Amino acid sequence: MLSMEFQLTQTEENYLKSIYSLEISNSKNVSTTMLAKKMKTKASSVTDMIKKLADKDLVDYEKYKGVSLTNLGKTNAVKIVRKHRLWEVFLVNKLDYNWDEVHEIAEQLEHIKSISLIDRLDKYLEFPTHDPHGDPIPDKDGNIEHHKNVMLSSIQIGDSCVVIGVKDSSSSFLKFLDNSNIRLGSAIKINSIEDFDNSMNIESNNISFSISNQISKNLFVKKS
Amino acid sequence: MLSMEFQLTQTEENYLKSIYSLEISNSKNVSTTMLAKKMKTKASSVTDMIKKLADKDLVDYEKYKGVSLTNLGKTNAVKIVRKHRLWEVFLVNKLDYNWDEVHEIAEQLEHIKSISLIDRLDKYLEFPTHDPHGDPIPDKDGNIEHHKNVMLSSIQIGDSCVVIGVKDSSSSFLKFLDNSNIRLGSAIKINSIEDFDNSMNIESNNISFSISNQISKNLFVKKS
DNA sequence: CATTATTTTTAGACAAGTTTAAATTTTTAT
DNA sequence: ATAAAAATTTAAACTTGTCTAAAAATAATG
Ligand SMILES: [Mn+2]
Ligand SMILES: [Mn+2]
Ligand SMILES: [Mn+2]
Ligand SMILES: [Mn+2]
Repeated sequence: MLSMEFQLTQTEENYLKSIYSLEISNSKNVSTTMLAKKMKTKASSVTDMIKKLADKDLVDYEKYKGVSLTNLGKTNAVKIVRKHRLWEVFLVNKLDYNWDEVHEIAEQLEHIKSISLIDRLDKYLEFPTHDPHGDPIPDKDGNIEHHKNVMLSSIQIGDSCVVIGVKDSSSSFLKFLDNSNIRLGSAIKINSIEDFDNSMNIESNNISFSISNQISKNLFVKKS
Repeated sequence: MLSMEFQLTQTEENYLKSIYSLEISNSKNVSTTMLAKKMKTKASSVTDMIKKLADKDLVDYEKYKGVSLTNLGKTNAVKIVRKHRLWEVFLVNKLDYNWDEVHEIAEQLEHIKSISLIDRLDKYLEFPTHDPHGDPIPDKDGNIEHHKNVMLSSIQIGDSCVVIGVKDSSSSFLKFLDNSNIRLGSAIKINSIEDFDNSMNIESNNISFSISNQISKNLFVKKS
């Protein structure tokens, strides 16, 4: 109703997106320090920005108690997530980028302002439901699938599953997966789990090999 | 050889692009006032920015004498022009935008920083030579075709020509052309020219009609 | 509970880009 | 050539987002 069509700066958008993702993984209020680490800035800068976001009714903020997104803030955060993920799909599907190369560029593209652009891109890409890392893409109205986030590390010995996403999207992790021939859709069977370090011996593409707990905790899977 | 890989801000890039286009249409040094009008800012702001660009060796500047791009400045300006025009091609050819809708969006997209992105886009678009408004697209190495810019207003009675570009890219002008069924590639024959106001009676698509001198001065053509 | 340790906020400062108002310089006109 | 007009630059101030250093509040430890 009172959709004041106010413009967000790139920085404000990045803060909202960070708060959004921290809220999802932490459930409780987002602390100044957590945000500072995520935004690679100082706690004092975060405090200043939080006040500004609170003034614009994008976050609820009480001194020393951290922040949480308001409905307005969440709506905006989801819009940016949608843009980010659709641009990633474009870069991988159309421009032949590898999935480990697109994050930085999408980080910039997500801030392009246009009422029509992202929906046209969505159509052009034939309405993809997930980005190259398996993350769900919010629809035009901001609806987003919340997958249960089953980690490979929680799968039992003898069970099989399919890789549906990565938690860590760092280039080094994705390149490791490339080298191990693990990609979205890959079937994995758990042969054994080492008591000492929780490393797993798995079978994928008819090849057996070991992966550390670090690895298995960053792969999202679906039992099959 | 001393390619100092220094980052330009969006604002600096926009200034360079404006200076570049003003240099082309004016030949002599670009004045503070001209730049201020083009950048929709104040002369005092321009003076400040000019000093910064001069410090970075992007422009030659002498107080009260205006600016001109250095080789370094021109190289950078052409890079931004290349990005702008390739993104415009993408928006029109792939996302089905009309040629009057793309300028604002390309104005933002031209600032995306990536070493590989624009060359991949170029390839994806199959190396277009001109943007949707008929402007030449600089190649990877910064080479750019300099068309002679023959205006329709300079064509003689009885002669025929083909529209190859527009000088004014404003939405209102482009929409007028759409309504008159004039587009890039349209053949035009000059039937007569009115002495009083230099309006032209032309024939296009087997239809005869009049256009003002304002219109004919903003259409680039090639004699046929 | 009292005392550290940690987190968070405040205060003051800085860089980028902008504005208005005043001072200079250049150009134009008489 | 002198005076008026126009263009340009300088000065001072404002905004956004950042930082460091110091103060205040909260959390952790004995
Ligand atoms: Mn971003
Ligand atoms: Mn992603
Ligand atoms: Mn621009
Ligand atoms: Mn164009």
